[in-house]
Amino acid sequence: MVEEALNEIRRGAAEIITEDQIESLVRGYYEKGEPYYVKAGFDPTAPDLHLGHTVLLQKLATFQKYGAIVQFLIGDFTGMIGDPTGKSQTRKKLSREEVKENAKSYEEQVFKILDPERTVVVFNSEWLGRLTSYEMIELASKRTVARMLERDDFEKRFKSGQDISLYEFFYPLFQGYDSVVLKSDIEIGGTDQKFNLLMGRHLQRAYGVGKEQVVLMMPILEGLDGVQKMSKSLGNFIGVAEEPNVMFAKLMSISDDLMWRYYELLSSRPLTEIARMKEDTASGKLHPKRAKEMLAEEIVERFHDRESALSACEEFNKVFRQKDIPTEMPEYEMEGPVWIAKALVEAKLEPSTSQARRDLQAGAVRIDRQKVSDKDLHLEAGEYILQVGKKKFARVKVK
RNA sequence: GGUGGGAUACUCAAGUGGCCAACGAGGGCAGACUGUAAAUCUGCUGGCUUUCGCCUUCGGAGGUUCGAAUCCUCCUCCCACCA
Repeated sequence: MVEEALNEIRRGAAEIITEDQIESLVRGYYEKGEPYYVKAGFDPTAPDLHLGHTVLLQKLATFQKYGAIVQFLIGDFTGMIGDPTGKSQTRKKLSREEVKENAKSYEEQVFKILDPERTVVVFNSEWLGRLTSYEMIELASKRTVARMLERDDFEKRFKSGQDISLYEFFYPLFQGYDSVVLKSDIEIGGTDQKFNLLMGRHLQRAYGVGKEQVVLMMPILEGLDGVQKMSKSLGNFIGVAEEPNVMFAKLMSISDDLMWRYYELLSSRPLTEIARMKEDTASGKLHPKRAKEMLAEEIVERFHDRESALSACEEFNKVFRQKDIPTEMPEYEMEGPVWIAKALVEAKLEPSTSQARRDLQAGAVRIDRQKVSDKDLHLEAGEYILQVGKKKFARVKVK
């Protein structure tokens, strides 16, 4: 029983420090019914969850299955500082109301995966907002500048002459301090969080909490491009609240290599089954496209339902394989006669007439499936289906 | 506090008075090929009711000049060394 739990907990993890500790926590639960606490921090500014977040959430759900209480930490205080992992940009301050609203929207999305009965939602402004300057200095005294500069990100920026704000040093300190206050037994995060996660271990020791949290790191899920991490700002994400058809199409657009990565981190199929599928595609028994469809169906079903997953698959094949027109598309009305470039902008298919002009030149624009290259074309009254590239469609009524 | 270096489009990075809407690379978009893949090849990559034209852009504000990303002044920010 304990062995099975450990296997599931280990699945997909990039690194665990240390596994022995997890074993004794899980054992404690099975033998004495003692729960333990698993912490994970989330940014209050981005309540639109994407698949990258769900890698972590599913791991949390696994822990819940094996006795853990999840400390779902909303970093409303640290969020104001801004995580130095990215570019240093000042974040706008969120009001209490905004934070509350974002938290609510988190809960709606998160409890599709997590068990609400075994989850505590906490805000770190509760304790970080009350630190006195004396306490902050005490916190700062627990770590040296040299150790801070060990963080990969800081080191690179320091050496290459990029700026590092002094306050950025506080981010890992605060994140670690959260673990001191919450007395977490385990903290999970992405591999890019290693430094911050280990800080929790260090500070728990420095403050004499009586335990040192286990650190479990999940690999970062690559975005649709297969290279950079999935993130909203890079635009290479699949949101959990996205339409079934959109979600399906996005999943189908990933490369075959990336597909196996997604299988490992997102699918709930057993690892052995995935290995067999991989073999079958290599030997030609299973077409890679079919394997990808199965993945897309599973994911869409998780956030919507079986029926929309299947119809999304059908729609996808209709539009892209048979090059047919989607059953649904946005509709616009406009006054005629209207210049084609202008019409494309009004139908939100193009950001500017200059861009529209370029795409016309490139032969990317179609009206009723017919390629258009006349840049001066005007649409007279009637109904048209406008298309730019393979993915963007709109139905336009010209009066 | 002192001395020196730096800030260019989504990112990196050329450009040191007109040939600059600004070289090049990455990224992005589109076309061909496909399995809507990936890889590869090709084109495009500030905006404008229309483009052999006009407008806005090179940290910010002024100035010199027929003309400034380029020169001058002040300001803001960053980096290095010294203190």
